[in-house]
Amino acid sequence: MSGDDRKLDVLRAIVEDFVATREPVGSRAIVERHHLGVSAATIRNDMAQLEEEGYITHRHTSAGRVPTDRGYRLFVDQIADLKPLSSAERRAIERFLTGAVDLDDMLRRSVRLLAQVTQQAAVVSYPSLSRSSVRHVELVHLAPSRLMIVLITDTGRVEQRAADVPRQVDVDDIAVMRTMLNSALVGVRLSDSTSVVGMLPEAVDRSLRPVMSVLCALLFDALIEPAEDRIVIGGAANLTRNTQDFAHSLGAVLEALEEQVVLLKLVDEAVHPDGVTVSIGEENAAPGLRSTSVVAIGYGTDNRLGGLGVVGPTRMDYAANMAAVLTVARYIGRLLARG
Amino acid sequence: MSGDDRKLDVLRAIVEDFVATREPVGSRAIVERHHLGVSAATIRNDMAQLEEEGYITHRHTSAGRVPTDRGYRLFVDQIADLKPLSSAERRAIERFLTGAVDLDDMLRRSVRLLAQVTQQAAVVSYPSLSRSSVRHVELVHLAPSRLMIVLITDTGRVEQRAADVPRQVDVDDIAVMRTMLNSALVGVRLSDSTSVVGMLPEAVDRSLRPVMSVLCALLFDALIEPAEDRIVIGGAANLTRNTQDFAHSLGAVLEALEEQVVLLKLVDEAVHPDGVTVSIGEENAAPGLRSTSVVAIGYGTDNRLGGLGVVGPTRMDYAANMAAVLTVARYIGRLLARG
DNA sequence: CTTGGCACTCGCCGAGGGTGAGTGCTAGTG
DNA sequence: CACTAGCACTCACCCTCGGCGAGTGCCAAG
Repeated sequence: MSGDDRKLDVLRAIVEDFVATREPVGSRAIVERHHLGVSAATIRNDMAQLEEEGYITHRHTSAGRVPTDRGYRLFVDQIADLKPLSSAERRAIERFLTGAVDLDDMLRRSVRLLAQVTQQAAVVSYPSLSRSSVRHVELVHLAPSRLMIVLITDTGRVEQRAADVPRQVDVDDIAVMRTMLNSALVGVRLSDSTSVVGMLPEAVDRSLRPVMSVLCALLFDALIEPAEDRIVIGGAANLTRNTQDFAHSLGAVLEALEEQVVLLKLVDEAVHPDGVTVSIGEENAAPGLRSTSVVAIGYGTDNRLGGLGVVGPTRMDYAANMAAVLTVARYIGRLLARG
Repeated sequence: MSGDDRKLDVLRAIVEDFVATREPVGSRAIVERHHLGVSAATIRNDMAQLEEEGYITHRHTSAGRVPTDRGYRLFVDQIADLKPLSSAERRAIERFLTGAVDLDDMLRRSVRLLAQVTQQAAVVSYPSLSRSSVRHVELVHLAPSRLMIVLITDTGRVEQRAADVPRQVDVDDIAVMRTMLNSALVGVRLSDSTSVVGMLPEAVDRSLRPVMSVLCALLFDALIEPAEDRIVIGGAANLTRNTQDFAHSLGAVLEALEEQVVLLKLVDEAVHPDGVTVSIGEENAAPGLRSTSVVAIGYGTDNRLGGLGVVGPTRMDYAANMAAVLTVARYIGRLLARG
């Protein structure tokens, strides 16, 4: 793009009108709806250049122009101010989120909220286990030789696993191990806990060692190693609103949204301190999402604890969605910090 | 229906062919694909009667017949044997479900499984809290005057709630209360625990009474009273496979599926000991589901612990879906019984 | 560099006609 | 009396065709 301001204006006009009306926009329409102070013919010349540079296309010789992924990209990169939410919206968010009774509830509420505000499908990932630290570890006696270990993090996640242990244990054994686990782990980041957990079996009475080994293996395999983080999705129904945008690939989009792995990767990519991330159309790694755009961001300390975002047609209101995503992420971060 | 066997055969043929081909079925097609031993004209007479009785319709004067909701109903009521799943399928189910590490995981796996086997959208509800009994209650110190209470049921559900308490508590206080809560509640059904919980504040030392009251309120409000049970859904993408069946109401269907309340009621209706429940089209209470059929069943003791089911077009393979739902419910029941 | 004018392209829309599947009816048959 | 064969009839579907109009690309002039 050779420094021509008006061409940028024209692109912006095309994107805005197309987003608003869903219809290809012609030179005449631009002259009428935006006062750029030039005639339709001039616009046409600019459009011809924009097309040559790959920012817009023609479906047919004689239909208006439509932005390409590349055009949206340029447009998004130009967005400076994220039209702030209305105060009514902010109040609604606050009211809705602070009513949550626990982490699960809060994340479910967030995802609904985000879906409703943006009118898109929304995704929220749980706070990453590896970046959380241990608040409490609990042992529960299920049967003479079967134990459940419950781990509670500072972000409010509660994870539990059960296993058979190689010998019967009594109440005292459990008390010993519980104390030990807690004194060793409370306050430790899960990502830093590998070595600590490894040492634990050494630290107990010989007779308890096999039992402790099983428990540590459980902790390790289930909670530390795999980083199998969870996500919540909502507002999938909103995708049908724009069904004509992704033609018949709606099925593919829904499948991608149900594929935890794909989504996790997606959200993870937004988990960095630099604010809102936008992936447009073909920029998305997941094949099912090639016809969509994803607006995502991390939340929590350094925006690194977890992520959230919305998925919608490339023809979306980027500025509004970016603002919504940002706002909700901030609220979640604040609520998590408060505990 | 005046006891005419062949008419039933004709209805069955129409349903089967329509389910298989998605196309209205004519008299000629029936003669060719099913050997009923009569001519097309005879079939036509039967069809005219079936139509008069409301079991099938005509879209246009000259297109084949299509079953009505009522026709499906009659057809379903005739189903005696639920074509059992192939042994490969049974093995797959077994393998897939027994790999689960905890309740959440098992239910998520179940729902995926059900969706995959039936090629429909699937729903599984968590084991009802009120029908579960307490396995363990745990108190966790979050801050000097903030506690978290964690409740673990015999079905593996883990629920936690946090609250500020009216005074600071120390480790000993917590130990006392923990012991008390456990001795009072372990083994008690949540639905029977109301009175027990109400008495608890009386039973502790005067100074702890206000604290205990808060905890009991938490237990009561959050866990006993509302029966706010959770559900998991999956395979929504399968709905797009049959998109032409519910025309443009796909959005409505998705919305209904996201509406926890609606779904819960739906699944709850199937929670009785009598086996598989089928709701066809207009029989469904939820408006969004009027164009779908729901095949559901309860699982667990007396089929009363929770429920699961599939949601799809009325044009579905009822026998197969009923079998799948039944089988998965049995596996879940067995796994839960085992702990 | 911009503008007005003009020829041209091509998708969309509605009308019209042919096709064929499937019906309903009626007269005939074991 | 139930079943069958034949036949006229009905419509949805498909294709074609012409008219329309939006929008373009180009050009010559300001």
